[in-house]
Amino acid sequence: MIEALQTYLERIAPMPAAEVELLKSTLRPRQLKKGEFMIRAGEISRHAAFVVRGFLRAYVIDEKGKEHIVQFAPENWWISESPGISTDQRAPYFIDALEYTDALMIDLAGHKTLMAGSPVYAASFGEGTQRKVAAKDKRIVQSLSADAEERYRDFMETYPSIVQRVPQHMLASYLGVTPETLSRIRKKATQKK
Amino acid sequence: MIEALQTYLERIAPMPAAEVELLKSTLRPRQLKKGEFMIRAGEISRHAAFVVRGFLRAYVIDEKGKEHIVQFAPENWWISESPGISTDQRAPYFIDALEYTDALMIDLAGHKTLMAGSPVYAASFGEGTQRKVAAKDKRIVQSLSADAEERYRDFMETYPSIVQRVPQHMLASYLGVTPETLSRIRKKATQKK
DNA sequence: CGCGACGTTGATTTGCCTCAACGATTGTGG
DNA sequence: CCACAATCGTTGAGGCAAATCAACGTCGCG
Repeated sequence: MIEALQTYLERIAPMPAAEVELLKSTLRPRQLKKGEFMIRAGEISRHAAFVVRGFLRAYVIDEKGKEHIVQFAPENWWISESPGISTDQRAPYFIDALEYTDALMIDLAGHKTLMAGSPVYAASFGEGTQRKVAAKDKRIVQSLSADAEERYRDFMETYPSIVQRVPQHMLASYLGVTPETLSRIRKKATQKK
Repeated sequence: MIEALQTYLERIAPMPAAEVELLKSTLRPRQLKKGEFMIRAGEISRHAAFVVRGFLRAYVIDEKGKEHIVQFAPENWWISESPGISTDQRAPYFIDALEYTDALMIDLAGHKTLMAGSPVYAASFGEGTQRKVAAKDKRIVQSLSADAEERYRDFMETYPSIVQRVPQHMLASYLGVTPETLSRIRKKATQKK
């Protein structure tokens, strides 16, 4: 299990044995069945998870009761209950499994331990955060400038593998359109081809 | 000049004199007149700026030629040409001054120096990044779930001081509506009162 | 002073939502 | 193992929020 994370981290730099040991002692494996929750919004806890196998998603429910998917997390992605592991107390997101999933869990204390004790982890975290911010900026600009069809096409190009694995209505939720609209967009797209 | 940044950083922890010295040697003051550009999208460089006095904004221009404001930066805010100071080469954003501005500039090398040599800077940067991610997530969810009026009201509540200082059409650009729509929303709002 | 930038208001269009109905697929219990 | 329910995607009709297009007043600045 840990090996998958180690491989991921070593895209930055090789990890000395001591760091790998620290990693092992800090992360806790967890399995989730399809549909099972990792965390519910409002629960007090502070975890992040690295997906070794399977597929997780994070979403919020707004005041109108509507679901909005914030992030998908297939293999080799980190996902967390809040934007980054930070100091707040309550999880703003729901996270559940779309498929059977093997994940590695880390809590706030563990995160701090690794930030202090594992340079490779710290570097990877920093880089990952930068990438995350860039992706979010892109999504913001797109939600302002692009119509539904353009957003769909861009998602297809950027994350083709995710499109395959996700039910269409969840993709619609991520893109910010209704399932009906996405269905019509896809119809149009196939006709053109 | 530096004092403003020092005060900002010391919200985390007091800075030893050596760290303050490092700060001084790394940051370069710069003045921008109203309307002047700090950076244009596409230029090769990698800077961030801390606004001591004045007001900056970052924006993109999409394929349709439309402007979208990504961030406003009044006093005591950091702003950068790309999401975080990272490793890419080209600035995706335009940054210019809405008012006469005193800023402190830092480049990628300086950032790395401080990350390594100033624990307080590093801690502040990490915390700031977390906050930034949280704010962006909120903006994403809002663009998906709230209509124009709700987004306007929320902005008013969250950043009342910014509303005062920004031309209305720029606020519209940030919120993702046309100036006409924002004008109508404001009219309605004043009538209700 | 005169021009351009900015905000306002009106008329029209449009992209997307809502509501509704219906097949196909999945899975669940009798 | 079949029957029925639930979930999911599709299609159609109608409505609404916001964009577009257009015209006009006002203010500030060169």
